[in-house]
Amino acid sequence: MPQLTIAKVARLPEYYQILKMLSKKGREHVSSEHLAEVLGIDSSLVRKDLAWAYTGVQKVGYHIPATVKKIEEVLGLNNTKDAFLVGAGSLGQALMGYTGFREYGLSILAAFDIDQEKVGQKIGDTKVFPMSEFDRLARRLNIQMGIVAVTEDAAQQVADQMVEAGFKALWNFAPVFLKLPDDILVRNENLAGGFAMLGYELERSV
Amino acid sequence: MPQLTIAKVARLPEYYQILKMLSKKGREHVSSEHLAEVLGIDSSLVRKDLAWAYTGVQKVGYHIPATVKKIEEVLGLNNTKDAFLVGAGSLGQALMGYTGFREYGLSILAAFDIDQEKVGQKIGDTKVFPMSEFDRLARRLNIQMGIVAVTEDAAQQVADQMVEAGFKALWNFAPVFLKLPDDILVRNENLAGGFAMLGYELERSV
DNA sequence: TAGATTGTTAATCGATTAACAATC
DNA sequence: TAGATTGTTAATCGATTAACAATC
Repeated sequence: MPQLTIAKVARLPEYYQILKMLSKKGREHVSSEHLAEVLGIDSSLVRKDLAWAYTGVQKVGYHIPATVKKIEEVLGLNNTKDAFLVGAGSLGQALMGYTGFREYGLSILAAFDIDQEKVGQKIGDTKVFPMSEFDRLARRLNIQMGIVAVTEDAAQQVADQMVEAGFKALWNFAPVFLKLPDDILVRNENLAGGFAMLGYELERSV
Repeated sequence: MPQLTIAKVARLPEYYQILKMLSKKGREHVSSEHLAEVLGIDSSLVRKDLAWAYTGVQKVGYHIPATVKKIEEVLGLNNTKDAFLVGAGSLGQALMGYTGFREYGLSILAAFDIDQEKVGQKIGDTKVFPMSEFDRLARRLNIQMGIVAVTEDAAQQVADQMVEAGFKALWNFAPVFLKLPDDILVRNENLAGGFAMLGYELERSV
């Protein structure tokens, strides 16, 4: 009985991306060999990763629409998750304007900023509210996910406010390790650090 | 003889971030136990990760300034890496405006866009040039790193142009798997996918 | 000195790869 | 049918954890 492990789940968004792409091109099936090549991994690994879905057909490959659907189910990409974003600077605006989130079930319902000039602006479908409204709206809408897009100095305070308002998962773009209760999930998006890795590999490869 | 593995190197930027933070607070030393707690990993693992640096002192912990310096050396954070960015939309602008890259040795030397309205703008220290200038400038400055911050449709074409101009490493923010020669390094920043993982964990945890 | 903390060895765990029978 | 491709078992590999001697 094939099962999902953490390592597998982490690769599902990547398969999803490729499958959607192939789907757009009108492809109906894809082999583990092909997926493996695009991702630079072994085809056995692909088969193990996708075995739980039971969408593979011998001699033909994986049925793309069925596999897409299965991944959407297991990752919960259909039930839209509403999030609040704090910090409507350029990064916050980039996130608000990014249409790709919709495909992954994320909707940024509202943004917040202390800067009065930013309040009232609308980027994409998202409106910027004054920070003073944060707590009231978060509680009323029972929001669970928060996006921290403020500066380093403000991040911890914003995170505390989110926890206070009942948030359960935080997506942190500030270059800080937030101190939070153990039951709060955090994903740190350390862009600069990720870049540093690329630079490291570049130097090694020469 | 302690050595660096890929897994270790991937965690170095995280240690770096914490060490810099502690350094700012005036701390001189830190124990593996403390670092482990912040990162949510085992203290043995921290000791293994940092053993190659030989900056640990029994009974006292790791000497912060020395460890910071060692990490900077091995990740090449001192020798600044110049990069060109293509796509001066909100994401591109966010990256240009982000001051945190400097700390990791990344300098976005110039940005490029086909949109005439964006050309000439300056975000942070980075100026936006017309795409027609890309090839000439890239070759003249011998740029090796490119940041792809354009839309899905344009990404492959931009990547091809970068490879053509002699780029060796690409940081791709477009939700596409680029087809590139094997010797070109790519780092895909799949933000939406990363978010999906957080949503997955949130659902499991309830 | 006694206690704390490192570096390292050995044990465990989990993830990846290899191989192949099943089968469409 | 023959060939291609899956799902799965066994083998390998690498990373994490446990344990502890060394020592400041």
